[in-house]
Amino acid sequence: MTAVAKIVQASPLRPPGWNWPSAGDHCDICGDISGVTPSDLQRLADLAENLPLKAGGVLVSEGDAAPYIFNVALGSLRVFRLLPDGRRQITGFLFAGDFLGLVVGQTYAFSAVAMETSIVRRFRKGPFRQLIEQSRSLEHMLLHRTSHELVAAQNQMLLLGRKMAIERMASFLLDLPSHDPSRPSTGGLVRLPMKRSEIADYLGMTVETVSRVLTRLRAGGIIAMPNKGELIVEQPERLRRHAQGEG
Amino acid sequence: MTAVAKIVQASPLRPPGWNWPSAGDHCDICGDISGVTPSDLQRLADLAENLPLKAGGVLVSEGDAAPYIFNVALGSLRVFRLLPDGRRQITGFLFAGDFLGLVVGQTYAFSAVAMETSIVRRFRKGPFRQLIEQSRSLEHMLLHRTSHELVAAQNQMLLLGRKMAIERMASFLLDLPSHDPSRPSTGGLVRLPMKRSEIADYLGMTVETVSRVLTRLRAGGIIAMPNKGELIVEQPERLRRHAQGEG
DNA sequence: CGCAGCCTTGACCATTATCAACGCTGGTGG
DNA sequence: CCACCAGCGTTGATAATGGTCAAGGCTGCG
Repeated sequence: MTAVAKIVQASPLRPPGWNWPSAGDHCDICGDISGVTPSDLQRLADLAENLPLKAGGVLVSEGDAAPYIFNVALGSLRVFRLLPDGRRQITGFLFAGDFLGLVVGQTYAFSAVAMETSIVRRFRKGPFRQLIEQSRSLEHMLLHRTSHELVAAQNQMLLLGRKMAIERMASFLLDLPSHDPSRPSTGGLVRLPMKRSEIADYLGMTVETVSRVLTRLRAGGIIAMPNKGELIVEQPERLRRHAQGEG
Repeated sequence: MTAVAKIVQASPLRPPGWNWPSAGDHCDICGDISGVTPSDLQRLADLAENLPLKAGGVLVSEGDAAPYIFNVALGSLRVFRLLPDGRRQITGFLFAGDFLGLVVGQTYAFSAVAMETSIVRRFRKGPFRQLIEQSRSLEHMLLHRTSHELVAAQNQMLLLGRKMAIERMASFLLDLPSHDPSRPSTGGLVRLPMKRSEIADYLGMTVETVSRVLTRLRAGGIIAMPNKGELIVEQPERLRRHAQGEG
């Protein structure tokens, strides 16, 4: 067991089922060698510094100098950009295993804030870079992950540019579990660690519209909302049709 | 001079000023070694197969098997996704130097069509992958480019999710030249190889709105439209303010 | 010269934003 | 331990941005 895994196991909040990057799915470009080796994992772990964050805790702010690369160990964060007048677009939610700050540039082009109690591993770019130099598999993994993120981004552009409110919400509810490794997502249960305003700013809508759409979906028996922070997809097929604009 | 460069020089349509990936700007992650070596360039060139495309020529269709990776040598393409009912979101425009199809997956998640006479280099993934295995600098370059694309994607999410029509157009007109290497973009001149419907589908609007917004900008003396396919930014500062929602 | 595709403009309309009010809940302090 | 308050979520009424439908002009090509 690597030191990295130990860190996680030590956490009282999040026992099992954690997806470290080594979880290398098959990758077309990389072939099958994309799995990060245990020794790389070890070296990566040795480089890390752990940052605990409370809900609302700021990891980075747009415009900050960018000497770090981050990897979420536990919890969830929102990543967003702002317009001068305060309009906010959340460009993504980060869950355990996700990287942040890989992109080039002297300053971060975004802000990142914890949505719940979280732990983030921090790497100085210098040593991280050196490690990349030495490790073929690590760089593969990064390219792999960045590629996936790009596909997700294109998906989100389709959503923001062309989908109606209800279609956006449906797409969101279907996607969310696949990004959040903290629950096995059984029986259509979706964990919603974010508030309405965060969903709104992610989907390019207002809180009111988010609320109305959820009400409509609930009224239609497509979803149920047993309690705050959770939601159950009762009719996945109808939700899927909505997401594709066929509802 | 590499074989790749020769290919380009042979083209009557596009003599100089061409940005092959070796144009390695400084990269925070990669450090300074991100430049692709001449020998890598050579090997990449040897792998390439050239595809000429007419305006409207289809390079890939959403759902196609994805055995290739592409690199634009000349011209411009639109990359888009469709909803079942035909709604289209253009996720990006490609110009000389841009890569396509790097992302993982057995099938392409998008379509790509030439907007004007173009030449695209095609690589089989297998050999391309092998080359990546061997070349540190090449993989750096790919990670570098993908990272940049990701930043652009986040920018576009802000645009699609939170900007008004006029702000979208302003942002678009300011960005476009920086992606299109085919002209030095002197004196505010912007080349517009795409039609109104393509701009609309890129910005998440309708042709009518695109037209109206351009008319408004022209009426305000911010831009001029001397002839089809070209546009002049007369007041870059005001355009910039519009793009940031401060207009 | 004529037609097809593209662009522009106008009138009207719909989706969603805005403004407003109210209920719920969890945390804090009396 | 209870009461209050702030923040969050929901719902309703109204408004506005941008979409839809329609018509006409321009241009380039056969």
